[in-house]
Amino acid sequence: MHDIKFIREQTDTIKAGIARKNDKSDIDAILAVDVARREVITEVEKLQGERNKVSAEIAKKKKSGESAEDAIVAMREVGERIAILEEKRRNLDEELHTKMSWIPNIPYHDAPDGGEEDMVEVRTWGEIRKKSYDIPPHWEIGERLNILDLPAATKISGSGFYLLRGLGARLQRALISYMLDTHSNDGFVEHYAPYIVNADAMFGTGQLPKMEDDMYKTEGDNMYLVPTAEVSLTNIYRKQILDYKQLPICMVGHSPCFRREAGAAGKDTRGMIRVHQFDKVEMVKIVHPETSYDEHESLVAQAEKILQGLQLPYRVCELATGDLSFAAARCYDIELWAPGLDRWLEISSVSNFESFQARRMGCKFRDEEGKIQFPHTLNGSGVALARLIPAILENYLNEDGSVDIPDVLHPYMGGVKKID
RNA sequence: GGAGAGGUGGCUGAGUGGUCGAAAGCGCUGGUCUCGAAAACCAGUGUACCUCCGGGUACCCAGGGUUCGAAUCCCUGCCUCUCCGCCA
Repeated sequence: MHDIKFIREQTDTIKAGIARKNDKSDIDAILAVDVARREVITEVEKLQGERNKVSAEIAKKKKSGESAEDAIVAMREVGERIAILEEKRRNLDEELHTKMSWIPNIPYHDAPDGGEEDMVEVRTWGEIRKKSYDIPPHWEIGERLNILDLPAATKISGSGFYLLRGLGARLQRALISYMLDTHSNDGFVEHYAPYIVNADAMFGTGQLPKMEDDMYKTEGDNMYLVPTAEVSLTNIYRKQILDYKQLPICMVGHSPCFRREAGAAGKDTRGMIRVHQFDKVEMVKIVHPETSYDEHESLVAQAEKILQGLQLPYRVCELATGDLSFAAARCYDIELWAPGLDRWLEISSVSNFESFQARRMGCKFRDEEGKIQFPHTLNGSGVALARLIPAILENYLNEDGSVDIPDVLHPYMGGVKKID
């Protein structure tokens, strides 16, 4: 959410910003509602002021036994006018809020322009190991080892679900523990938070209203299954005024992520790459605005640390403005090389939302001078399991069909070093 | 799920129709005192919006309603607590 004053005073900046995101919201329509709203407010408040004054006089007269009938009759009329104007004001407030809630965040000034294909590779890490033998896609590897059973998941739930068995399930659990341990050792406080949240929380981080169709909603009580732990973790601080001394707040949590993938029918239908339920370890930071871009860099580095530990080659890319999510100002994706699929897999997305989410949430902080400001929020996957496991299967596949377990996971696997 | 009680400022807690945005205490900030600190004393201490920058308006869980006037009365929702039932 943007500050209406910002839209009013820096209209050109907003218009240019949303254009870079390929958003077609009508800013002039918002400004028109804003003008009408303020006119009504000024008028209604003038009348309320009058009513307050006269009501005090009525009280005084009644106390001294005088008749106040004239004033009461007059105020009855004023009250009716106030009621009409308040109704008008409510409607304008709602209209403004609805319109504003659809305006995306605007991109970081230096973010590359363009769409999905215009992302900029920032750096790469590790060598893509050339193998002398053919590497099949992860589902073939997993099913041959009996650690991945996609038909079973389909039978239970439908397409777009995966089922891990034996050491496959153990591997996922080991990865979760390894990641949580790594991040919490680096100062991120581990959290367990609800997986089902209300509409206010979904609005706060910016999933609502735009992503409504992409989320699972519970019948009867208007709750949503989280598409990422970002929602629960960030919203912990909704409707709160923090002290600057509390910043930065660094959190980490593991959760399942539920996504309907409504707009992705027919895309990545095989394997674990695009599924309706996957697990993810997510990091969230709430920081002082002055430090947010430094914090952004360190958050990417934190996610990279996981992949370096696992000895998996990756690249870091900065997304172009048209590919940024609704709430993001700047975003780095980390992609793993999957030799079986012969493509890069997006495994982590690390974003700076600046004050966009904080404003929607009503999360503020009192700065060094006692002034109220909005903090900046950031988050990053650290990392997504349903793509990490395929990458491990494909990168660690041996010629005999077995899969080595990355060294750092051995303690978490009860000493198991290989799946065969 | 059944029965009851209750939601007031950072906290405790008064206030049951009229100068109440809200007593008092605690906490916090600044000052006096002190070599310094504590104590004591003095002062300050919510948020948001509108503004012809003088001010004004709203907010006592949320949303409606009654009234000239609502923290106070009525309705709905949410949340918390106690007891019972159920349950990992």
